[in-house]
Amino acid sequence: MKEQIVIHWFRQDLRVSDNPALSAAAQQGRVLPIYILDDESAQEHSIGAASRWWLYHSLKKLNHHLQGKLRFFRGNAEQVLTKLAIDFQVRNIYWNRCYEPWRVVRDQRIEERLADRGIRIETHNGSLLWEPWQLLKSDQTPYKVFTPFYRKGCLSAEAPRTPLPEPETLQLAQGNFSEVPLQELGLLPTTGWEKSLLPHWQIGETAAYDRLLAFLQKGLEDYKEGRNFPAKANVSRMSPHLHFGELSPNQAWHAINRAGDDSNIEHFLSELGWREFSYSLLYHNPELPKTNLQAKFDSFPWRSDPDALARWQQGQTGCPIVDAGMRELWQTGYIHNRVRMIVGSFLVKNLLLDWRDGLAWFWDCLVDADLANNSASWQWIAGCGADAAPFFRIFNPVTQGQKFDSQGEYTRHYVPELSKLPDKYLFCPWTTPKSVLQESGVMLGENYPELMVDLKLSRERALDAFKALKKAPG
DNA sequence: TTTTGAGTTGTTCGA
DNA sequence: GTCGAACAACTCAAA
Repeated sequence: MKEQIVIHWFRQDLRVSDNPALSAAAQQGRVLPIYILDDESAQEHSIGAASRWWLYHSLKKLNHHLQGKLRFFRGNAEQVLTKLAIDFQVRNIYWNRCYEPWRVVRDQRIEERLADRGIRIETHNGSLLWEPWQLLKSDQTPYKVFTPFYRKGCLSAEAPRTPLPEPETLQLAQGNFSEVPLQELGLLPTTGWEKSLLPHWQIGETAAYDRLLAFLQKGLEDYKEGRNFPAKANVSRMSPHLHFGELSPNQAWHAINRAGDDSNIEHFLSELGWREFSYSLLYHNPELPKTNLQAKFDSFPWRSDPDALARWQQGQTGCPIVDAGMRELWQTGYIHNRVRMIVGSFLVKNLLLDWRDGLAWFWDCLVDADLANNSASWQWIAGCGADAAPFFRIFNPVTQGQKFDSQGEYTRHYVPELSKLPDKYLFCPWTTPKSVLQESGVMLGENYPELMVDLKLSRERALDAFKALKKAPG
């Protein structure tokens, strides 16, 4: 019986420990570990450029961990699996469940088609602490507000599964499976842009666990406060690891939980709760990446202004903290959480551009681009989402900079042309006296842009647009 | 069915 | 400089 080949299909679970489907497969027979790059099924949600770069390195590490026996395929997953199953008389296929709507549809279909051929599919939960269909209100409908979702839904449900060890005996299948080499999946960009990402990240399962340990030692102690300051090292930076499943949320949850019971720990656990909430929203609202959760926003008068969008994307808005964030994104594939809110608020409220434009740019540039988190968060900042920020809550990027980057370390790092400006003026060069600008070597409109939109007026414009919305029928 | 209390992350203004 | 209130009502969750 041990001689039979079973397939473990790696997807968003690029790790060997705490991998429930892989552990189950290992008990069943010789495991053929595969990865399929299925852009055909993903269509408009196919993986963005920065994430592809991450994926390449993550797969490389995983393959190494599996003694080079991970097999790569490209194309329609149903066809790949069907062919493999026939060619090698595979009777059992294992995978950990995914929750993006296009994957749910695809996987369901694969399951049915393969069942018709007598092939057994076994799926496990390797990506979420709780299944989205289990966390329902007493009337059996999904939550729309975070706090009750987390308190009544998550915390009063069964505790998350404790992490599994690596499978004790993992026999890997050998043979010619007509796969393509990793290099030929076309994951790496050809422009050299990715070179700036490299120094900021350690990729793969081992690195992910190291990151968790480093956060436990250095970040957690002052997490609740420190997480707001982009120059501090209090955020976990685990998001890309969690997205690709190099680390499971269970491993994070239990490691953090073991660290004690203070408010920093509670706060971090609730952030994992937000991840669950985003997945629940996406699972129960498959249109979340495209459609306003609050239908009244469907008539919102977003502006169309490609030049303004380009300036935001390039970090050339003339608003220092915004430009710092957008350049951090471009250079590192990541933005600190608070700065994500600042740049998001600026795009949606000050520039009055569609949140979907922001979402698309983030999707391409973030190494942690995640359909659930990205969609839910953009809808939140735009005010059209679940439990969203009230419309009058518009971030003032000057105040935010002064408050959360008061020494200017973060902003000066990413906007070096302003590095000599005194703290007092760093976040508002447009109000800086000419003499100070001159001493600091700043020439507005020449080596740093003029502010592209008046903050006060654009704030009022946004408030008016939101007010008008309420009066609109429907 | 009705009622009640509550709701991630802010800003501005005036005392 | 600091502090509290106003901002605007609405939807959600649960009793």
